[in-house]
Amino acid sequence: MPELPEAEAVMQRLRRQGIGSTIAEMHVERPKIVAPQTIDEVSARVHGATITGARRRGKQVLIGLSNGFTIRVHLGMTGDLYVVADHRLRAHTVRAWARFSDGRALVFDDPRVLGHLHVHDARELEQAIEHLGVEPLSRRFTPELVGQLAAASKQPIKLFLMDQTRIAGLGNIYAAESLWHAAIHPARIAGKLRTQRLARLRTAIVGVLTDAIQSAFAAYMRPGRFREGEAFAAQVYGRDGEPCRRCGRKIRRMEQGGRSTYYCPGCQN
DNA sequence: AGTCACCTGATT
DNA sequence: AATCAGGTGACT
Repeated sequence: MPELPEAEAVMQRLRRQGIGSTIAEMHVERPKIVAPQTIDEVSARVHGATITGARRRGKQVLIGLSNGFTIRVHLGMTGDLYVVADHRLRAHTVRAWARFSDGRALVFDDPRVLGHLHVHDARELEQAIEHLGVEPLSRRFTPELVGQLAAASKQPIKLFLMDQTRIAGLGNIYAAESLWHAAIHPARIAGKLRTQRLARLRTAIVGVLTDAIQSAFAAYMRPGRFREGEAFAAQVYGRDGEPCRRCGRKIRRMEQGGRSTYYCPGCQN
């Protein structure tokens, strides 16, 4: 699930459910999740600490602790982070969990084991996230900056959008959706796009992410009760062969960087 | 700059 | 049984 909007929803939910809770005990089922740190190291760093806050950087969730350490979770492709009433009821795909002193537990559920969980002091944290590019929902994300970043790139625009070192948080779905909204073909070279079109793309990104966050909240805040119509309404993603909602042409699927890209051959050019 | 391996689960 | 998956990083 997790691109920026899903990470945001996970983070907000954690703020509600986890702040003030004290970690009594940490368990890691898969060492790979915490590598290159060790299970012992991670456990020792969170033991006895209270959760003081949560924030997000790109697709990553950062959990602040009372002892100065920060838990950094990258949700990977299938990760989810949530609080359960009792760790013994956890799903079999839970790869790590922190039992709270009140009996509840924060679990890192990641079926595909492509996510990561690390615990850092301030210096390490800074190092771990310094490579990330601009937050697309921040004031720094101006048309001028997008223009600068794109001008320096020879990549296809879709891959450019997914490059976390330039803009942090877009993945396969929302990159494709943003390009549809801006009516830009995913294979266009970023550095060749005109200022006007990049400005349109910037606006599309902000709009798509904002909408997706709303949908993600609806889906994540109410565990178990998912209502039809609350899911993000994709215009192109996964709609191969279906009609474009703008021009009616059939949405097509192509491959870029080994991933599926969906676009409308009629109005994205 | 582009391909592939990393893992497992859900779906065809 | 085979294919596909919303992400990275390590490799040509």
